Amino acid sequence: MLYLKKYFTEGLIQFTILLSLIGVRVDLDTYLSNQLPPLREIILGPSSAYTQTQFHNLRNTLDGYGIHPKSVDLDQFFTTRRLLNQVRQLDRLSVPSPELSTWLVHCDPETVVSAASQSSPSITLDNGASLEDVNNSETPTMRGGGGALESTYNPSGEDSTLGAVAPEDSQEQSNRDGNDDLTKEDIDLGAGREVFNYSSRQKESEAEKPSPEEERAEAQERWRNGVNLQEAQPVDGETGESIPEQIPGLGSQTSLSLQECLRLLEATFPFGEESPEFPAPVVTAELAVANEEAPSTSRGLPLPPPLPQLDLEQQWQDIMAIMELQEMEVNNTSENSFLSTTSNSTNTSGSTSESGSVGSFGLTRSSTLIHQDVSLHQASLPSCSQDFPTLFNPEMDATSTPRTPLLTMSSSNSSNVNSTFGATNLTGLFLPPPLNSTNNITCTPVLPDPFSTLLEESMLDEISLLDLAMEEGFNQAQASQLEDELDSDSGLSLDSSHSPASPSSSETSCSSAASSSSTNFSEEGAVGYSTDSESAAVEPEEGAVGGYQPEFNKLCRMSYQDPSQFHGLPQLDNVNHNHTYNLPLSSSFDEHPELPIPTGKKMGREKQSKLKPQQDFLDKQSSRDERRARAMKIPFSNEKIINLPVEEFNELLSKHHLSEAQLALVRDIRRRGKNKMAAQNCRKRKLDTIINLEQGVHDLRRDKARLLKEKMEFIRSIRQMKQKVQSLYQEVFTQLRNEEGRPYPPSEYSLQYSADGSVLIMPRTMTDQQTRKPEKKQKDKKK
DNA sequence: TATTGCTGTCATCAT
DNA sequence: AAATGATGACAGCAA
Repeated sequence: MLYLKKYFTEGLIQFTILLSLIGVRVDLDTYLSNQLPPLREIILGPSSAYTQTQFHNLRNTLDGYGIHPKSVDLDQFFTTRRLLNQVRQLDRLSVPSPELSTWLVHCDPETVVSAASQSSPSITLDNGASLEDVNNSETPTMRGGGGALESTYNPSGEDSTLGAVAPEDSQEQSNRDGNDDLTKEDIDLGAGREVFNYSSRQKESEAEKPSPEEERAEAQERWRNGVNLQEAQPVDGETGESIPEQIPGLGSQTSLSLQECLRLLEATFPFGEESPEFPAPVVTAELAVANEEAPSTSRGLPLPPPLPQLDLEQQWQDIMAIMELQEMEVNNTSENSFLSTTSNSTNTSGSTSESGSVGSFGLTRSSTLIHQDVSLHQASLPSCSQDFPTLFNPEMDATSTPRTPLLTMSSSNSSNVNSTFGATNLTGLFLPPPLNSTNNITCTPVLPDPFSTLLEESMLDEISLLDLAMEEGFNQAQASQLEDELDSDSGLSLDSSHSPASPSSSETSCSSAASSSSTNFSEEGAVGYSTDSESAAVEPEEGAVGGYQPEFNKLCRMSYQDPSQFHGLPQLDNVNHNHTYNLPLSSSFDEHPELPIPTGKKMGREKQSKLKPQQDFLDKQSSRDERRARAMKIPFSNEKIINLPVEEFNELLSKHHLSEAQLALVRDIRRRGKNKMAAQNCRKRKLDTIINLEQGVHDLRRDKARLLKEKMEFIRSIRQMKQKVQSLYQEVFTQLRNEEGRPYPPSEYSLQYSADGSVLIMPRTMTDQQTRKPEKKQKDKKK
């Protein structure tokens, strides 16, 4: 008794309440036996985290130790889930809020008392009644695992299943699995709406207070009978299996479990009146309401038909789709850890989800679901809260009420719950897969919430992006304009269209011009040095001589002229052969390498060579060096002087005995000629460089505009996602109710998401503290 | 007539 | 060291 009392004092009552709510049956005998299943620690890891909260301790003892570690059947999980679903459905049916409202179990004496008084009965009931009978009856189904679970999964049949669940056989099986421990806890955590069933409670309270064992037996019977009676659920009296189809409502089982729990608790140790430790149970207004209404709900209110569930499912799926959750892995892990045997995906998912429902509420399904789950979980202990990391802090102000215990909305670890919930769970979106299945425990650990982190990061990113955009003064319109602006934006104003030497035009023209110029040049040279044949090839325009075409000339000049080209040209060789350069005029003509027209000049020169006026004209057209060369009577053309390779040039000089002045002039001509070409090339390069730079700037601006557009799109999408998350958060939070049926003040509470998919409602003050611990605890648990 | 662009030339540096 | 290329600066020329 002392041991039990100790646990109870620690919050067993609270825990039991939760269990009763969930419909989980606690085997007192096993509990008393204090047998610790190895699996528990293995799976759950060191109980430190759990032990921290009395609630957990109680729970642990009940589930893992007191009861066969595996006593908790998968069915229970499923039943839990079903119950939750039913509750949700009820909620959707506009069931009065009090019933749905969450119950906060405090370690504080007052709170505990109230909670204990309310819940304790149910616990006893569950433990005693359901355990054995149900176990026996249900065992076969349980082994089936999936099958049993499924049957339980049915909303209608849930109640029966609940009662039936937790059969000893099932426990054994669960022991085999080893995962059941977790499931038990999950179940424990999960609170069923049945808890609120007032009638059941009253009955329970009225019930005798026999020894725990007696209580159990009674509870079992009662459970069977009571279930049948109250719920009118078709339950196999002996097996305790519920016939889903026949069972109309959830509440029956729940009520039973509550009653039994109450009885058991009372029998175990009279709290309230008798025991000073346990003050008389205080029923909150909500509770009272719930009690009154509960019967109607459980009995009177028809459980939502499968369709509603479908609706819920649909909603959930919608949410899922929206959120694009990818937590399946997490759920799977949790499921695997908890439920070693997964009959089939369907069964597992459904069953697990239910089982986990106790402590956790499924955000995944719908906001409604969440709400109810939350209510169930409110009974979390502060200690647990410590474990929880502050996962998610909504926009609400961080004004925390220290005294208020942490409200855990965490979904129980049950694999099913996790699977369903987790998958759908908001956290799933942001949360990475849970580190380990053990985390699933309600109070569990708490991994740093990636969700919150993600949100924060996303927010920060968005902010930064927005800031960036703002800094850049960029908006989409501007972005779109950027590209347009790009063309006009070049500071260089080297617009190709405008610039005479536009890259394309200049290039092509230059290249062509280059070739042409070279050709021309050779021709010129030919002209200068050869009298004809080659020149004849070019159409001569005498007028051309005077008809200097600056543009063309310019183009030619702009072209790169590689002297080597000239040198290599066979034409030049031929030209070289013509030594007509003696003629001053010819030289003068030859001196115009740049002029394309020179060919015309040639022809003109030949024909008009004897016309002085034209010679003067030609002299005018010739360059200074040409004139100088003519004046100095240089025997060869400037072209040769300039373009011949050094060796040939030297050879040429050597052939001709030139005076010093002539040599100097020739060298100057060569130097200036080369420098001229170099200057041309240089200028062209400059121009090309500028053009390339301009193009680069254009491209960069275009890229920038594109990137900015993309950025804006991303920002928009991020904003939308944030809004969705916020709306979901708000929806969930607003639906939460404390024991008084009042919504939690956003300034004082916030929802926290844990890695295992559970959602807790925590005082804001605790958030910071808890956030620091999670890693530690996880490590501990893993150990 | 002043401005502007083109071109040639010079000076200089680098190769 | 000479030859040559590159380039800035300057000047002349033409529009």
